[in-house]
Parts: sequence; structure tokens; C-alpha cells
Amino acid sequence: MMDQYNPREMEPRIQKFWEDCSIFRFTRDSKAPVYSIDTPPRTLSGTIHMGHAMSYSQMEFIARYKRMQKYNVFFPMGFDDNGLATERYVEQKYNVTSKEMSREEFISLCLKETVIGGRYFRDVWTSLGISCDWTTLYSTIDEHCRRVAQKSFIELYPSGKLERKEDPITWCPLCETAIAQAELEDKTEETFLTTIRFGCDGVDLPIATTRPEFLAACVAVVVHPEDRRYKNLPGKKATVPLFQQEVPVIADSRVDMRFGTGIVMICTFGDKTDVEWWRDYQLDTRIIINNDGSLTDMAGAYTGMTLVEARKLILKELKEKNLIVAQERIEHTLNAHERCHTPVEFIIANQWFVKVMDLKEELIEKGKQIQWYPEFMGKRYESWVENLRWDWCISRQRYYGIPFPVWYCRKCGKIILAEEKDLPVDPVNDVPPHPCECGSTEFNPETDVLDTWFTSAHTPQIAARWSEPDSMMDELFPMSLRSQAHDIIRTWAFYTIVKAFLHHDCVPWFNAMISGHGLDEHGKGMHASRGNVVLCMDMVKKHSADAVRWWAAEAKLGEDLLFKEKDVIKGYKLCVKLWNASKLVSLHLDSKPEDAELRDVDAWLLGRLDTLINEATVHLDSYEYSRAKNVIEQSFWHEFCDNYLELVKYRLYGEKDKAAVYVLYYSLLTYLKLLSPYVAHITEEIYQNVYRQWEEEVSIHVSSWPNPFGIPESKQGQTLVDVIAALRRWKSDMGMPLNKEVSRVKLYSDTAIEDVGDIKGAMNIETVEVTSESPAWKEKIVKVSPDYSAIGPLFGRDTSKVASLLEMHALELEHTPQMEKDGFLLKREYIGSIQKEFYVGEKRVEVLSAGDVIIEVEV
RNA sequence: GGGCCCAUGGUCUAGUGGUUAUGACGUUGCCUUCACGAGGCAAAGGUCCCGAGUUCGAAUCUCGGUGGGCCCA
Repeated sequence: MMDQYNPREMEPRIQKFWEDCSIFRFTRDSKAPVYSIDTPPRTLSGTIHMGHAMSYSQMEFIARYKRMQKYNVFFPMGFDDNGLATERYVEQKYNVTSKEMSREEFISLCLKETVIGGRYFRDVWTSLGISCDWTTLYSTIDEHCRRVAQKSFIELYPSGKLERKEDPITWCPLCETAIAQAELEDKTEETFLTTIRFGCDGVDLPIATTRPEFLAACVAVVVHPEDRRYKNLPGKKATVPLFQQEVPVIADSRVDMRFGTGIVMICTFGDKTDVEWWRDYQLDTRIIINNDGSLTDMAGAYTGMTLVEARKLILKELKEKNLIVAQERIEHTLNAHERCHTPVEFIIANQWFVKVMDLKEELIEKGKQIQWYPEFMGKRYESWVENLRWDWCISRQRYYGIPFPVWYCRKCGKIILAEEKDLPVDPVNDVPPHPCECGSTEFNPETDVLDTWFTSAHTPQIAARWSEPDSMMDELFPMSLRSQAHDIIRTWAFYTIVKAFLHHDCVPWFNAMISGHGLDEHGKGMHASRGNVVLCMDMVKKHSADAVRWWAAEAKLGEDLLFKEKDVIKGYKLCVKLWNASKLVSLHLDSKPEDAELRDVDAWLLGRLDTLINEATVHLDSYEYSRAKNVIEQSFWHEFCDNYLELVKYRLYGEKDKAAVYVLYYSLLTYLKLLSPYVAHITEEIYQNVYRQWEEEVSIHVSSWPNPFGIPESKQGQTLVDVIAALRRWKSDMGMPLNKEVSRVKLYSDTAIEDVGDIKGAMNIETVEVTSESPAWKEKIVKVSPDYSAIGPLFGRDTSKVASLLEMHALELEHTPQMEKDGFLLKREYIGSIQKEFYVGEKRVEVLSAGDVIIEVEV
């Protein structure tokens, strides 16, 4: 019935079987309760590595578990192929930039890659056995997603949640677009802190800065109000070297007096705090950077240069004019764009914003209504919201994205929105639904595109087909679970909560399960640039999908997992073990067994299984798939394979014991079910080969999660198992085959052992006696090893004399801690070890112990 | 500088008030016994990061250190 475990042949076949039977399909008309999962849409990146495999496997375990709990599981899949990530990927792959070709050409190149990427993703997820419902597939650039994003926009604008303003924004000079606070990453850089001589009332004013290239943009200098050195400076004017502009000196307690000279120059804009101070004191605006990072004519002699060039020249000129007081090397942290790692600049531009700054309290409240697993991840969300400094800038000066559904009247500048029935629109090609109120029919389209998060923040609504004729919002929204990694709490989780709050005034999901990262074997993230990427597909091909999934289940919820190939091999070994154990069981099944009278060891196993089922269920209910995996693995390998299978074998040869067959049938089925969320393919294959002929459910993955058998743990059974294990150990130590015949065993036990049949049968013992008496062996000491490290230093040249005395009196020393012999004080602790033999009459016996039971074996 | 997380044999890890401190990998020894040598049995290997406190009792709770990681300034 079952030959060799061959995942290469079996796994694709099983995957096709699942697909053919549509067993992962969400059924709309089902009466079963719905369990819906908001899954992360992968961005186009060309690779799916073990890190991705880990996090998708983890949500997949939950999907399969909930399915077996008879939920109507909605497990959708999407691709986030809209936006900057795709653009950068395409630019790199073809070595082009979006701006060097026409908008249309670039968009069509991106769309082409999107199709290729989508196919690749689907192949990888399928080969890993991810049980999503592919009929739900969406792409964040498809028509429905465009409609959702634009609908969101035209709903939010009239309610005052959106704002277009000319304001400082975070700007990526490489991508040439505005980005949001959430898209920044920290970058530590070594640089020079240069102290430059400013002038004030004809006196020198030394100011330390890391960015001398911004001198032309300096609009104020600030000192701490309590800084004695500069007590009378505030209110005066300072003169900026080289550029000679006069700027006010301001006092503000946010200045760090200990940094540099305690004076800060404020430029428009060198960093985030510049923007704050500029705003607070309504300072002048001197913009010196163009959108591409080159200098404007505000920079005088340095116009047109890059910041790096200008910096060099300015430092040179300052030095020549003796305006540099000091220069030291320091490390400082700056903000970079997370997609391209380019340090960002701050410029003023006309952009659209979602006004989140005045919603902080409500958003924190919504976060508290969500159950976070692990719980502390909720705090990460909370502190992100608390520390928000900017509204959410959603304008992107890029091509490949969803357009704003907006036109501006050329005459009066009024904003005209698209109407919902016309969505999706492309304002560059489409016309507004009506003339402007001023009568004008001349419009400028908005050419920016929406931040891709503006769309992907709607994944629950997108998957639920919001506002479509086939909408499932009532059934699916809010979703049961959001599953994602912790790095995107500030983006994806945050924005999704924002949108659900603004549109529906509710949480987007009830639970959030936050995973860690799959890292390389040294604990570093997998990146093409580091050359440490291990592809999911390669590991699946090499070791099997189930092995990869087992590896993924090792990671504790929320914690990172290092990739080590030997851990994947461990998964493979589990599969081999499961396969072989199942083979043994299947050899002895020829019909669905009926109830039979259980022996103690049978009750023991089923009782242990009840405990296991309860534990695994509790863990999985709180998304602790790795804890569940651990207890299942331990019980399967050690209790079932090492103990139960070994001690039940004798009941299967010859005339089959009905109870044994009954227990094997149901215990293996239970283990298969418990393991099936993890090693989904092999459990299905065994189920189909062994159980399907007698079990109704078409697939193990739609069978029901095990219920306890209702059998309490058997103490009597545990004793038998312990005794048998001790005898097995002994046989193994003696180098005997397990089935080697033993003539007589006597058990000394305070509690009665009623049925020794299993001990006899499993260990091939002719007679087993049980007694509550105490053993009465004659002990014979075979060998005494004195502890020479103790007696050597004490007795010097008498050591060997003492050693032989210890040997002679070892038995007495067992009863008295010390004694005097031949002038030597002998102590019990001088004896390192004693080897004894035990005799009953003249016959030597072996003595073993198993818990409270002492075992005497005739040899 | 602030917040969060973590610290257990060589490595990874279980363990939320009483265990002989769990298991895996690795190391060493023994065993091809009729499911499995990708297996079984065993051995070696631990100041449970440090200090103080609470407690009859602390790997576990509290506080303070130290070290590492993540996030944010």
C-alpha cells in the first residue's frame, strides 16, 4: 500500500488534488461561521526567499487549523504590484529610469513585469502548499483596486479628511517623489561636525553643523534660553558666513546645550526639526534644493551643483577665509528612503495629505480594540501613533500607480472630483464629469499618483469586493485576522486601521498575528545585495515543501528565525518517521475497526492523546503554532513511535488484537490531523492511502479537528510503559535484540500491577512476577573505584593502602558515613563509584528501576 | 537619549513560584531487532548573564546593573 516516501512525486500531485477538489474555496452560501484572514500582498521583488516562506507558512497553519474546526475560511491572496516597489524593481531589472521614457511606455513595462511576477508568486506559493483561495486573487493595480482607492479618495475629501497644501514634505531625491514618515528608515553615517564662525554684533559666533552646504538656506540660529554663554544673544541678528544673510537669533528650550557649541543653525530644510522650528517661528523660506537634489539659484555661486559638490567647495572656501573653528568626526543618524536607502531631503511642494495628526487618540483607541498576538506588538502600534509628527502625505510624483481622481480648474483653481460611477478614472486621459462652477471647461489633470499604501491599506475591503455587485463586506468585514510581520506595523497595519476608521468607523480586524523575520544563518536579513538569499523554491525542491513548512513552524510567534539548512532537514526526517510509522500501522489495518476492550497501555496512549489534543488546541487558538508543534512532535515521536508502537507490535503478529488495531487506527489518524496544518502534503497522502477508504471526508484538511477520546490518563498504563522502557534500555545496553527471550522478571512495586501481559509480550519474557515485598538480594561488590582526587592529597604514600581498605569496607560505608580502620579515617565520600552484583540464592540477577518499580531480571 | 523585546550545556530552545531544568543539533560510545540507520539506546556537557529584594521556596516575581536585538528620536 505504501512504499517509499517520495515528496518530489507526491507533493505536486497532492497540490493538484487540492486544486481539483477546490477544497480551499470560500463558500458564500455556507452556514458555517466565517473565519477571514487579511493576507499580506507581496510586492514585486523577483524572489520569494525563506523569510517570506516563513511568514506565509505561519498564517497558513492557522488557515488549515480553522478549516478543520469547520470554519468557512476565507484565505485570499493578492499582489501589491502597484507603486514604487515595482518601479524600482523594473528600473533595476532593465537598467532604465522611468523618466527617460514616456509615461505610457513605462507603465506598460511595469504591467508586463506584474504579470510575470504574479505567475512566479503563484508557482512558489502553490509549491509550498499555501492553501489560499486563488479565485480571490487581486493585484493592487487591477481595475477593482483602482476603483477602491479612488472611491476612498472621493469619499474622504468631502468629509474634510484630506487636504491639499503647499507644505514641507519628505523628499527622496533619487526617486524624485514625496514620501511619508512611515517610509523612512534610520541610517547611521559617519560625517564631520564642522564648527563655523558666524558673526553677531561684530563678534564671532561659532556654530557646529553637519551640513555646511546648507549655509545658503540658513534662516535663523537658536540657543537654549538658559544657556549662560549666550544670554544676551536672542533678539539680535546673526550674519551667515559666505552668503551674508542676516538671520534672527532665537531662544528655544529644545536646543541641546551639550551638542556642538550649543547653537543650532536652522535651514529650510536640513532636517525634520528645521521644519518644526520654521513652522513655530514662521521663519523665512530659502529653498536651495531642486527636486533632483541639485542646487537652486538661491545657492548663489553654487547653483546647479549637487549637494556633495557644493559641500566640498563651501568647506574649502570657509577654510580659505579662516571661518572654520574646528572639525571632528562624528556618527549621526539620518533618515533615508526605505525603498532605495537614499538620504531624504525636505522641500516645499503642493501635496495631498490624509489628516491623521488630529486623529491620534481615536487611532490608539482602535488599536486597543484589536487583540494583538503577541500582545506587546500592540504597544509598537501605539507608540508609532503617539510619535507621529506629520500628516500622511499620499502624493507620489511617479508614473506607475493609481491616479488621483482629481482635476483642477485652470481658471479658478477649484478642485473637481470624479464621480463614483465613473471610477476608475485617469484624469490625464479622461475629462471631469461636469464643468467647473465658474463655467470653465479647461482643466489640469492631477498627474501625481497615490501612495501605494493608500491602496493596500484597503486589503480587507479589496478582498471582500467592497462596493462591487458581488460584495461580501457583510460576511467578511471586519476580518477575523490580520497576519503580517512586525516591520510593517507602522505602515500596513497603521494605514489599514486609519482607513477602516475613516470609512467604516470600526477596526479592520479583530485579531492581529505578528510574525518575526526569517533571517540568514548569521541573523542578517536576506537581501540580494548581501548575497545571502536562500530561495524558497530551492529548498522545496531539495527537501520538500513539508520540510520547509516544518522549519517555519519552529519560529515562536513574533520571533525571528535563522535559516539553517539542517533545520529543514529535521522537517524531512519527521516526514520519513511519520511515513514509516504509518506504513507499520497500515500493514495491520484491513477494515475500519470497531470498539474493543482496551488494555492499560491502550488507555495510556489515548489518555496522553487527550492531553495533547487539549494542549495543541489551546496553543493554536492563541496563534501559538510553534508551541502546538512542539507538543505534537514530542508526543508523536516519543510516546507513539518509541513507546506505544514498540510495545504493541507483539499483539499484531499472528492473530491481531482488536484493541491494538482500534487504538492504532484512531491514534495515528489523530496524529495525522494534528500534524496536517504543518506537514500538509504527507498527511494528506497517508490519509488518502490509508484512511480515505473508511473515512468520509474527501481530504484530511476538511476533516474535523480531533476531539478528545474522553479517556483519562492511565497511571497503570504509565507504569507499564515505564517498566517496558526500562527493560528496553537494558536490552539495548546488553546489546540484545529487543525480541531476545528473557526467562524471568520480578517486579517489586507498592502499587499493584494487575496485568503484566504487555510486559511479557512486548519484551518476550516467559514469566513475570509481581510482589509488594521488599527485595532481599545478596549484594556482592564487584568493583570499588575510590575517588583518588579526594584521597590522594589526603593520604599521600598511604593512598593505595586506603584504596584497598575502602574496597574492603565499601558495604559497611554504605550504612555508616565514616569509620576508622587500621588507623585511617575512611569516609563514604572517598568512594567514587561501586559496581555491585545482586544474587537471589546462587543466581545472579540484574536490577533496574522504573519510577517506583524495581525490576529484577534473571540473566 | 526614549520605548519595546531578549539573555537557560558548544549552538538553538522548552520551561510564568516546588521538575532529577525540556528537547533538538553537534560530540562520543554501543546496536543493523520483522515501520524507520534520515533509526534506536546510552554518555559527556549547565555558576539557568550579574547583584539585591519578595517568599518556607526563584530559571520563573520585583528592583538595579551588564550584554544583545528591534523600533523611534
